[in-house]
Amino acid sequence: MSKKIQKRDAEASKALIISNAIQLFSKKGYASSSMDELAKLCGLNKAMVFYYFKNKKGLYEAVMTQVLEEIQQVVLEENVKYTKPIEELESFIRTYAKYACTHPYLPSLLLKELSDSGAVVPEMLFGAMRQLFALFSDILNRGEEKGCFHDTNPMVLYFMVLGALNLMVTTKPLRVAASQKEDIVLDTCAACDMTEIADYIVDKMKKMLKEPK
Amino acid sequence: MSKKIQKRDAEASKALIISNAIQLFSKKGYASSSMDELAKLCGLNKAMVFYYFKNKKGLYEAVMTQVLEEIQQVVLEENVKYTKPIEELESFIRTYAKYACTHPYLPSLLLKELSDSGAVVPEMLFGAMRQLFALFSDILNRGEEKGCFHDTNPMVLYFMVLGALNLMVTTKPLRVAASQKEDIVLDTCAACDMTEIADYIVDKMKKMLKEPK
DNA sequence: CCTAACTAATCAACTGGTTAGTTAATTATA
DNA sequence: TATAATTAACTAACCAGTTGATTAGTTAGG
Repeated sequence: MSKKIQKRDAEASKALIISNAIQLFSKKGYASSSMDELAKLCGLNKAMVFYYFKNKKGLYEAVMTQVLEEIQQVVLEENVKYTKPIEELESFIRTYAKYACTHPYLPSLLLKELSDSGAVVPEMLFGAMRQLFALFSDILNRGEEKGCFHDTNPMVLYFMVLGALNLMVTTKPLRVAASQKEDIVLDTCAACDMTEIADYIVDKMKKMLKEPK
Repeated sequence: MSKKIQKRDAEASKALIISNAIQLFSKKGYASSSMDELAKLCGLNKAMVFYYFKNKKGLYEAVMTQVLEEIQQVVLEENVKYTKPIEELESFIRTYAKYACTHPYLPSLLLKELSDSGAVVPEMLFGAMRQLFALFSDILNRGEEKGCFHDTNPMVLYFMVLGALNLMVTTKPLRVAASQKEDIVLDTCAACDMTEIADYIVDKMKKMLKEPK
């Protein structure tokens, strides 16, 4: 039996709050996001936010958990299609890039949190991010064992890839604005789309890992 | 004539406010930094902040300008010692890494601002960052003309380098905490120091740019 | 099948505390 | 003494979180 449309639906209200909170937190940051504004965006009473999520931090944790679990699931799901480390690495980068581009709140939330060592939710941040980095790390380690990768430092390489991809997404408006008034000499890659950028990074990663130290 | 110690010294008060504001903004972010707390940190009356910087945003702009101009000056000063693009690139990375490590408020402030396309001060951000990126871009372009670099995309490479370096600084406490409870398999590079990391990135950059596409 | 009792979801109005920013008076210095 | 620097006290808006009442669905008993 399909769920009939109800005036009162706890799950729907909860999901509505989270989905608006994702937008608000990613746009304004944790401190500047007002629960009054959020309630107005949802068309619900502010007390509902506290009824379902206890407090602001609780809501934020729920938001971060959902967002991080989603990207992890997408990347992991794509990863199982490949067996060779090189292909897995390619898949990782391309899948993340595509998702980050179509869900720009992810780079925004992630960079905000990482720029402060998890100021709001330090205890759960690395836990929630562990899986994704663990996969990346594992791909590189297996590649090194098999002899197709050389001199890998997973943590640094992870931040090179994620740093570049995330920053290319979050700075897009800034780069477009700059390209319009800036001298033509300085190319801010304003016209590049994320697929090209992913291609470029994949190519450079291969070159980085090909030869031994 | 040396400046004698005065009870009232506008320049000294201004500098005191900026220096405390750098710490506060980098630690708590723009929205969570209170001007009452700042005044207390400085041992000055809160009205002085508004007397010298008009409003909170004005102070923040002054902070960002000073911080960005300082790193630019340091990198540019070091750059003039070299002539070959490869050496210049090495110098850029090593100098930035060293400065970021000894002045960790820089990565924090920069990532916070870039994670939001300059939410607080968009109009001045790219202007203030232009010089640094212009130098990086110029090094790569000259290298390509001379034939020592190949297939360069300055914007993406810039974010790969700065993204990795800045994230390695800001996530340090998180990575150290993770290494203590995490399984041993997952290496978060908690013991690495920034000099090693800079060496690693320099080496990888050379490999990336060596061969043509 | 109807209704009374119960539970879960929703709301308006409030509270105590904090915030950026102002003002008018006061002090030090050149 | 004129002016620049400094202060205490204030305001108006905002914010996270609470409370007590109310409504909509659900269930059980007659």
